[in-house]
Amino acid sequence: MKAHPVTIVWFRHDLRLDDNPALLAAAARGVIVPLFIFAPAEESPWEPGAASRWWLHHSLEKLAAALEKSGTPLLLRHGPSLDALQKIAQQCDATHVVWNRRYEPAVIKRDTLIKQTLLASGLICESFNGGLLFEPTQVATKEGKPYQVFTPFWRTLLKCDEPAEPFPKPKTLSAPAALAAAHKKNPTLDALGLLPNPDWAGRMRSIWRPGEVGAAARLAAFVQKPLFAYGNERDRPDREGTSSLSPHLHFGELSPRRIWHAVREQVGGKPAAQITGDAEVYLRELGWREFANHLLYHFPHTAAAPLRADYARFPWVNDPVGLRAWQRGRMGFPIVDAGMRQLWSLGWMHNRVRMIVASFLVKDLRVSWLEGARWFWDTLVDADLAANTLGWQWAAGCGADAAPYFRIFNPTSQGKKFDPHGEYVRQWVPELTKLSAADIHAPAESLPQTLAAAGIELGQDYPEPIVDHAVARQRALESLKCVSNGKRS
DNA sequence: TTTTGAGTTGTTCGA
DNA sequence: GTCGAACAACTCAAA
Repeated sequence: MKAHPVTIVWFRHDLRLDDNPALLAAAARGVIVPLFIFAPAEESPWEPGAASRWWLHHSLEKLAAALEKSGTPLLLRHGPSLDALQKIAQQCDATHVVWNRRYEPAVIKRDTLIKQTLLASGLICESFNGGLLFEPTQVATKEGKPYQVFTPFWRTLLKCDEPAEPFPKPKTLSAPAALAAAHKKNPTLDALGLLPNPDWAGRMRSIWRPGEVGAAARLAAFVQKPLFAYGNERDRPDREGTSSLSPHLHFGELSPRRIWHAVREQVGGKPAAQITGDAEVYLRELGWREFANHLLYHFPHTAAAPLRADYARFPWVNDPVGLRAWQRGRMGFPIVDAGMRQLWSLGWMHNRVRMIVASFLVKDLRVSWLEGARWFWDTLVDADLAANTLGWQWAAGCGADAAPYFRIFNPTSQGKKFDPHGEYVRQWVPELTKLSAADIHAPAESLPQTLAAAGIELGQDYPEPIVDHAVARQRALESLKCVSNGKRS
């Protein structure tokens, strides 16, 4: 090895300085060359969507500023990743390359190849776990197999040692002389073309604060108060009862270990297995994130195909008009339309409403879950392949749980139950503002004079329901019967 | 190997 | 209005 080690820190979905094992290892060894490579084609067919790219732009901006301040400016390059890594290694005379692992099938494949090639060329490569509480292989059944049901997965996870304590930020960072010259060759951030044109991100800017500082602030605010009412409030789309940490987690602006231990500390530092109530409900959500990654890792085909193979027989309907209306929030079911419009506007949708709109697309319209997954992928700032796949397959009933097939959400009763005053609907479907809480979730069932008084002509100001839910429900049950009948024959 | 208990998030119907 | 039962059958995980 050369006398002075120079380590390339390849940033990916770990856009932070705090609790960053790859960065810390590099800094401990000597000088570092921080690098981000934009190579969307390498993640095909799940290249980052429009909302994700918007987030990524701002997150990179923040990371670059933080690194600049530390005297180690961030290098920015276009893919292919291997070419960029080799070139930078040569220019900066690097001896090591480090990164924190990602677990999407296409990325694993790419990283494996890159690692082999770099090793063969004499570079030392090290990868770290910076994105999960445990590696996807660490939690396994007694037979050593992957879990396919959440609850036993979670019990086993809790029996493991606590996830490692988060690492601090490196105290100091220093760069090799060659970094300055390489940095001069950076394209501008704008040149990556991540920002939308025309600019539709106005509402997103108003509520999100991408970057490590924004993530830490959001976590601090969450564990201060909403955490202690999480169990019930998380189901209320009209309130701010969720953590809203998902986009920060996806881009690694915040580590799950940092969240885990912040929650534990907030309830007195007990072992996680002894935590009950609201904090436990929230920790379970981190457990679901782990489970989603566990599943995608062990069943990599599920991003595109159902985990339960018999569902390949489900008679999905090709309905571009219905799909389009769903995407635009014009279904005539207020809670569904509100959710879809919130998504379009903020790049985010409340979790309870995600389940409702997903059930509606998949069960009422019988449009394939993959169409829904693709739309979410493009529009969510927190679009995450593992979570998106799990969520959609769960909604479609073809995923990793044997939930009863007859679980079909009723959009009207869900609306009444979880948005009891209609405030969520009023916020996102302003044409219904004047309807009372009693009428707002089912305008088509309201009396003509009620609608008239609210200034609504159905079909004109607000759509007629696209389906009769009771009929659509029966149709879905029939179609689902095909799946199990087909199996028996 | 076989058996057994259990499985995120629901809806509808009828007493 | 409230409450419990029915809605099927299957797969998973562990004993």
